[in-house]
Amino acid sequence: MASDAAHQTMPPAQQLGDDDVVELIELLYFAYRDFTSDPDALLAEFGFGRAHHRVVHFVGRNTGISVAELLDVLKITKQSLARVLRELVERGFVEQRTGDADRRKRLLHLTDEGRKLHQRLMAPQMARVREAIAHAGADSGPVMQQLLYGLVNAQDRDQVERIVTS
Amino acid sequence: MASDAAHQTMPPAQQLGDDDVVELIELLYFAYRDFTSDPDALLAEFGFGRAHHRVVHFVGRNTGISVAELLDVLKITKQSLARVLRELVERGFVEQRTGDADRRKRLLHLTDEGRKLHQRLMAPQMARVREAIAHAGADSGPVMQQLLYGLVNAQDRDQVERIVTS
DNA sequence: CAAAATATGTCAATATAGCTGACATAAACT
DNA sequence: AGTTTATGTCAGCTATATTGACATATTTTG
Repeated sequence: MASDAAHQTMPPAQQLGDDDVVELIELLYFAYRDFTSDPDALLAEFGFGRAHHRVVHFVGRNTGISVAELLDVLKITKQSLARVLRELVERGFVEQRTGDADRRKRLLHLTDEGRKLHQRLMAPQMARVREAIAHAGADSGPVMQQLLYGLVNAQDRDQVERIVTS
Repeated sequence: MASDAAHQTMPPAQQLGDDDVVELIELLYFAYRDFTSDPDALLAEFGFGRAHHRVVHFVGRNTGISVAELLDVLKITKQSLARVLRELVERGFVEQRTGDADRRKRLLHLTDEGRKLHQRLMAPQMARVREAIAHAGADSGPVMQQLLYGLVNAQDRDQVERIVTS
């Protein structure tokens, strides 16, 4: 991509050794493991799993999202989504409303209960991210943002940006 | 261009808004998803999964590790490890050597083939981490390290540090 | 030395979260 | 009217994890 042509704009500066990079790879594994542990514990109380979490989250963040759009964000099959979505609807966390303009569409919304669950799932992760940023220096937020974008597949960055910037 | 995807700049640090933190949470999800995609594809060629990856990785990084130690690092049950380990041994990627001092122990080593696989699994992740660091500024490596430590459960940080600093 | 603890392995049953393929229905578009 | 789109559903498969029970070899301890 054209973005990689800019290698000469930044001087190589301080080169990271292989050992440092491997340490970062392992840290990413442990960090992600713990990052997901709080929601996992809460979800278990409801008999839910990570799949439910992702649906609650992205429906919560994109009120009125269609099933197809949700599948595109989650990159899973509709058969995989079906079970999870049915459980969330049956238990009153998610609501399906027939589309107004296009009545084939089932637009997804969180119920009040769903919003409450969403908040409870996010709270510990927000605290954890804030703690990490405090740990790395108060100005490390934008660096974290850049780092994470850089880890995303280059060809997906634009889509991801559209998704995450509400 | 793609490299400009993240240029919706955040307020000059110190106080991150909730929206910024939520964005980081979502980015962490997408970043980790893509971070694991290259190894996943390679593993699939061998009929292996992430479980095999983790075993190859931690055995490769801790030559002579015992089964119990490996279980402690991975935090899975021995029954879960058994199948994966058996497959890796049968197909010649991992070797079990009876402990010298304690002959109950099975000390785990990578074979030459195992080391080759380990390198092939790490290569794309190392490239991705280096790219992310370049994307976030050449001096962002140490910040990334601090951020990731900060995401780990506080009570586990010492153990994680022991594991990742070879 | 006998007994207990440890390190590992194995069998069986279960859960979850994903997958592919095939087919069905309603609504919209051409 | 016929085709495409959006969604749902049935059936069967895989991978990865779990718990519980039990087996074996070896080391440690009383």
